[in-house]
Amino acid sequence: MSKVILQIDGNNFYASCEQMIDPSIKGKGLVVLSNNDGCIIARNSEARKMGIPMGKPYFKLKNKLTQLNINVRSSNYELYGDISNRLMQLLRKNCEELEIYSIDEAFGTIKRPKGKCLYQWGKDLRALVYQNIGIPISIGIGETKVLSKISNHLAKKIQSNSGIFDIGIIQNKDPYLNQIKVDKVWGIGKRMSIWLKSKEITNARELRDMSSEKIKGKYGLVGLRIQSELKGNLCIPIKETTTDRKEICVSRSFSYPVDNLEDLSQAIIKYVLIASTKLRKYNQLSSAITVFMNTNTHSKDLFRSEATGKISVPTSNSKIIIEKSLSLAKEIYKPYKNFIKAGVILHKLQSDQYKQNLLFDAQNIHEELDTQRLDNVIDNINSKNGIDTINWGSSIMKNEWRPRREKLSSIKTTNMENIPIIYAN
DNA sequence: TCTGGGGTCCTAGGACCC
DNA sequence: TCTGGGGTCCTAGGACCC
Repeated sequence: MSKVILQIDGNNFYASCEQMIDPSIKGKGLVVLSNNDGCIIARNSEARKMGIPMGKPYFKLKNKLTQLNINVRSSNYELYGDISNRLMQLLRKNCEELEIYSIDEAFGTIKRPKGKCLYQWGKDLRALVYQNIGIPISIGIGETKVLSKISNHLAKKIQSNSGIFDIGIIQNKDPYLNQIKVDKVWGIGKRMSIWLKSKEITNARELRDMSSEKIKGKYGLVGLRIQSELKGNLCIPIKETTTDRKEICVSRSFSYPVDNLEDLSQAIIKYVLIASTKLRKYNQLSSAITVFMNTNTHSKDLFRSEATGKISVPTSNSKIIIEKSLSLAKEIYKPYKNFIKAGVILHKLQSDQYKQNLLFDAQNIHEELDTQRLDNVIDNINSKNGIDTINWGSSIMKNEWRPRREKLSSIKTTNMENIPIIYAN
């Protein structure tokens, strides 16, 4: 028995979630838009076949989508998050270890009985997920994360694989690695692939076989690790714990440019509240915050401004973080600029189990206990009744520039009001 | 008119220490 | 006049990921 790495992801995840709650759109073209209805970030296979590209601005394709009768949805992260949780729970039951890598993707491990292909095992898991969650998945199996990613790619690419591929059982991987373009290898991005191509390395096999010295000289450990994983040596371990995140970032584009500090401050407060709620959910504290704002990034006179401030005692308290962030916002704000985006980042996160207070600061501790209670009450009410049931008065966003979500589906899995009604005769 | 958002890891370089 | 060198910690920025 040897350990193998699995890489499992939901096919066209956001589009599949939308189709699952609204079966009437099945078989027809569908795209899902990013926040603010900006870009196309997911599409089903029908839309792909009709030539709709990923990542392109919605406004440029709006007419084409109408002509082709393709359904459009604003992104509904509450829905996708809920489906994701169900998926991960089911996967956890069926793997030995599980690392949740993103909303629609996980790495897992299982043991391989000596010499046995795991295709059938994958097929059974895929059927189980479809039956219980209603979402199609793909499964790649290999010796390392990089190889299991390639395996998943092949699972999707070769129709007859039906969404499952086990490259780990194959002795001579060359014919498969030859098919994988170098920029499709996990960890090789735009910059690295340009350099690799200049060295005449165009596919995964050539990357595996190139001089290690060369790649180390240019990209150090990072490059070396990718190459070693391609050779079958496990270098990037499975990380099961996911709660100890290192930073939390919340940012949004506005639907209209904002040029005054008052509106910007309201947005910042809103973002801090989202971020600090997350912080408390993960039982973490932060001791540094960055506030940033920028004008249109596609314009020649882009203006971007940011500042970071420290918080003397690590905290998860909304009020303290709001106060700090507002003073930072005031510092970096410039009049006569049309800001289209702002955000906050909480850094230096630590577990709240090891909290240290300043010495001789009893007054402060009492005040903080009070505000902590307030945070907890707000969190509880909002988690039961939906985000924004109760919130800080100053965070109410003016409707004019609140991000657009014009094509939002309902949240049929998490909100009682949206539960579908079925009439029986 | 309209172009997303949230993360991680690594490295180089500065500050500081002995 | 001479002006080391190694270690650690922190930060900003690059590159990449979904």
